[in-house]
Amino acid sequence: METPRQAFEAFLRQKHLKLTQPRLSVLDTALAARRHFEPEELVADLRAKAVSRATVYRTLALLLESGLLKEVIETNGHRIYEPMHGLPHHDHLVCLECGKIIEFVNPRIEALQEAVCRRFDFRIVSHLHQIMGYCRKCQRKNAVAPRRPA
Amino acid sequence: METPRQAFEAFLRQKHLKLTQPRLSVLDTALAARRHFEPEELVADLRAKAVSRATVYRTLALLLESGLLKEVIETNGHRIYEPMHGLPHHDHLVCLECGKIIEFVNPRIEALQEAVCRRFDFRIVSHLHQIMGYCRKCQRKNAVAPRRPA
DNA sequence: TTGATACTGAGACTTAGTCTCATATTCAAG
DNA sequence: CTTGAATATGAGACTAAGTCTCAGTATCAA
Repeated sequence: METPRQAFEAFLRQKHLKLTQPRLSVLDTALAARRHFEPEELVADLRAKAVSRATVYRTLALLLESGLLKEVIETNGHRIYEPMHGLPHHDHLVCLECGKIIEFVNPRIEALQEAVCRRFDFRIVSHLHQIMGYCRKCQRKNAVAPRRPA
Repeated sequence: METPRQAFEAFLRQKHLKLTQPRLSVLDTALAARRHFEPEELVADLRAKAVSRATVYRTLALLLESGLLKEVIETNGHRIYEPMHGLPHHDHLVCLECGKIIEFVNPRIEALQEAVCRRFDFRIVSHLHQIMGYCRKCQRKNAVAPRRPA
């Protein structure tokens, strides 16, 4: 099976782009990163390897375009990405208090979604399905120590 | 039935906040706006009425909190809001080419979503469900004049 | 009417991201 | 190997969207 690195090489070659050291650093770091990350975290991680902010963002765009990475959440002006390798398609629950992200898979939702697109003659490229609320732990916390009244 | 203005007044009173002229201007403009808008459009519209950017954003937060407005889409770092009055809950298809927004209602998706939350013991507050792709018109346009090869 | 409380605009500040440009790397052809 | 045209790079200027501060102003309950 094709490794992410091989896939990236193929993608670059096919677009007549070059396989450079900074690009490889971004690839490695992005795929090794904790499962969900924001661009600026990547920028911070890569400063150690002397990769500039500009290059991180430029490479991020390539990884997105090549399908190795996916933007999965966007809240409050923050974009969150995750590597595509391995896991089946899924969506996310986002805890508004602790930021925890829970992944869930639901083929029936996907199927209904596709039916909607067919109905509108809409060619789907991607989708963002995120549910915001409070995870079990934070619900409990709030029950014990509710925000004190103004 | 309660008008948006009455709802807003009640909301403010209950929080010991004041009903001011700038706030009313923001309310009116936000509700009268084209169905979907970005904060900066509101800022521009309200400059004529001498309402500052800071006040627009501050009031936007209140309108969101009071439920009169809802954030419905977030793409590319742009937040899009819409007034809540009138329409039943719905989600959105967003055309990546022309920016067109199509609304769709699908109770079965909503039901499945709630089931997911129950399974994870997650207290849902809101959700963002947007499908990105190409609308009928833009698909046709691209078929006629495809992007020329590099 | 009044004064405590809350609100306001101006503009400084922040954060995330993009752009430019002079210099450095890559890689296909020789 | 070399080489050189094409592409990539880092530094840092720039932008856009939003937040914050603060001195002066408006609101509203008593």
